Amino acid sequence: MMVSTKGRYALRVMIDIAKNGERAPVSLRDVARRQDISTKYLEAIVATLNKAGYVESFRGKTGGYKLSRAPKDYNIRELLELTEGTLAPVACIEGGCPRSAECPTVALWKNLDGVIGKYLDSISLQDVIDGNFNSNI
Amino acid sequence: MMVSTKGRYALRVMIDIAKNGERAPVSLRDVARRQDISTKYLEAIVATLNKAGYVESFRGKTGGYKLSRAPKDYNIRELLELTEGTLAPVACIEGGCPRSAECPTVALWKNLDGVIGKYLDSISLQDVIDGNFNSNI
DNA sequence: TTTAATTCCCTGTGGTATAGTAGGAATTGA
DNA sequence: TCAATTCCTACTATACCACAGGGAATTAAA
Repeated sequence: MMVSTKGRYALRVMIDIAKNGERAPVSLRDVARRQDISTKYLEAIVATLNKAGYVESFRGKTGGYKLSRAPKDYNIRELLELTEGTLAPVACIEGGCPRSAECPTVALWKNLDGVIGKYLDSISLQDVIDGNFNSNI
Repeated sequence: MMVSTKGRYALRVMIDIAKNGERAPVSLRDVARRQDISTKYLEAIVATLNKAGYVESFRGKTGGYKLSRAPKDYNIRELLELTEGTLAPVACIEGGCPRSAECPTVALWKNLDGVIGKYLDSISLQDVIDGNFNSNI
C-alpha cells in the first residue's frame, strides 16, 4: 500500500479542520469523535502537520488547531509526502539502486512516480472537499 | 511502498526470460546470477507466474522457463496485480470502509487508482524492454 | 485561585507484511 | 546412474504500522 493511515488520516483531519475551524480552533477530541479516529494517534499525526506549519496550534483550554492557509492553497501531493515520507511507488528509485544504470525497469518506475505526482499535485484540499477532481483520466 | 520486491523481481524475471529464452528454457540459476537475486526467492516468485500461466515450465535437467506469450502481449498492470495482489494505493477502497458513503476522500483515492491502473495498462513487457513508454505525463 | 480542557512530548507494544532461508522430493536429459 | 533442474512445505528475522499510556505545560473559565 502506498498511502498508510498516517497520510489518509492527515487528509481527513485537514478537511475536518477546514470545515469546522472557520472561527474557533478545532480540538483533536472533536476531530477524533467526528472522524472516528483515536485521539492519541491523531496527536502524532497533527504534530507533523504542526511542525511543518500546515496548521496553527492554540494551547490551553478552548485550544485546538486552525489551518494556516486557505484550503485551495494546499495541494495533496505535498500533504501526503509530508506525512508518508515519500510517495515513490517503489524503493529502488529513491534508495539509489546500484543496478539502475543497466536496469530497464527503472525508467518505468520513474515515469509511474511522475504520473502519480502530477495527478496529486493538480488537486487542492478545496478540490477534495468539493469533490472536484481533474477527471483527465 | 506500492510495489514490493515480489512485483519488481517478477518483472525483471520476465524481461530476463524474454531476452534469454528464445530457444532453450531459462533456468532460475542463470536468472539469479544475472539479476543478482537469490535463487530460492525467485522460486517462490516464478511459482506464481507459472500457476497463472504467464510462463511455461520444463522440469528436469536442462529444464527452466519460457514465456507463454509474446512480450508485447503482457501488460504491466496484470503482471503486477498478479504478484502484488492489488495495486490499490490505499486500503480503504478495497476493504469496503463503512465510512465510504460520507468520506470525501474516497473519490480521490479511486481516481488515483484509476490513473495508476490506466498508465500501467498501457505499457507492455516489450515496451519496458525497449524503453518505450507512453510519455503522456 | 483553582479547575478543567487542551496541546505537547516520550516511550512502549502487539500485529502483520516483507524478504527472504532451509531442506528435501520429484523429474528428466546426459 | 548422475547431476541439474523444478516443485513443495515449512521456518525466521526484521521492520513498519497503528496505535496506547503516562504524564508535563499551557491557558480559558469558574
